[in-house]
Amino acid sequence: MDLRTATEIGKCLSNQTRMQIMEWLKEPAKNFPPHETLKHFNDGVCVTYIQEKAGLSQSTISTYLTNMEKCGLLISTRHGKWSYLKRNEEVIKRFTDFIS
Amino acid sequence: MDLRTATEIGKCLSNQTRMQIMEWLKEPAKNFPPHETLKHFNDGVCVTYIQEKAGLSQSTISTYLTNMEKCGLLISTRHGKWSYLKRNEEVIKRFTDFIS
DNA sequence: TTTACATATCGCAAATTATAGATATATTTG
DNA sequence: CAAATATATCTATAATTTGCGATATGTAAA
Repeated sequence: MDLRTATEIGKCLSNQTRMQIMEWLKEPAKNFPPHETLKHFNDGVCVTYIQEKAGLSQSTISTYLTNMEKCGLLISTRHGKWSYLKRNEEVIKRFTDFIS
Repeated sequence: MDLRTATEIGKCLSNQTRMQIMEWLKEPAKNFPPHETLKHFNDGVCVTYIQEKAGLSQSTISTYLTNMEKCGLLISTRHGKWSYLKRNEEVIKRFTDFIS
């Protein structure tokens, strides 16, 4: 991982809501209600659930999640009209290795 | 580590210069000239050397380093008129464990 | 093919952060 | 004690980020 990428990830982790989302996504089943259409959390959690739990506006959370995906922290998968977000453990590992 | 502390550390790592300082401090002898009075890097690197290498003003770097110490990322030790900064590996470990 | 729903993007005002110069404080040295 | 040096703090302005409402886009259902 290079300095620029690591700093972009640092920016995502410089806000309490975003840091909290990273924590919540460690245990989707514990932190979110079950998905009604998809019966699993294999691809993570849908944007709406994250937004409701965070308590910020839809546009704000959408922007957060988009940026977190752009820097590699999250992986986004679309199923129908829903987007699901999960942690990208490989990138997280590269980041923690970089700063350690 | 709690969410608030982790986010404070995230803020320190959200700026390229500060991230770079963390990297430089991994290998003081490789990245900085030897100290003329102190003959070692046991307590890290003096503020002046970090400031010169970063190329920002003395006040800016001093503020950076103070904040990095406050959130636990760095340990500051004074020897005479110089302050030396080194990485706080224990806190860094707690941070990487938190986000992993 | 409308309509409804889920998510993304745009544009803006408010809050926060970045950064520097001036100044203060601490420490050593003459 | 006075001067010199290293670092810290204060104040101010520029730049960035936050977070929202409005609007656009994508997708499925009626």
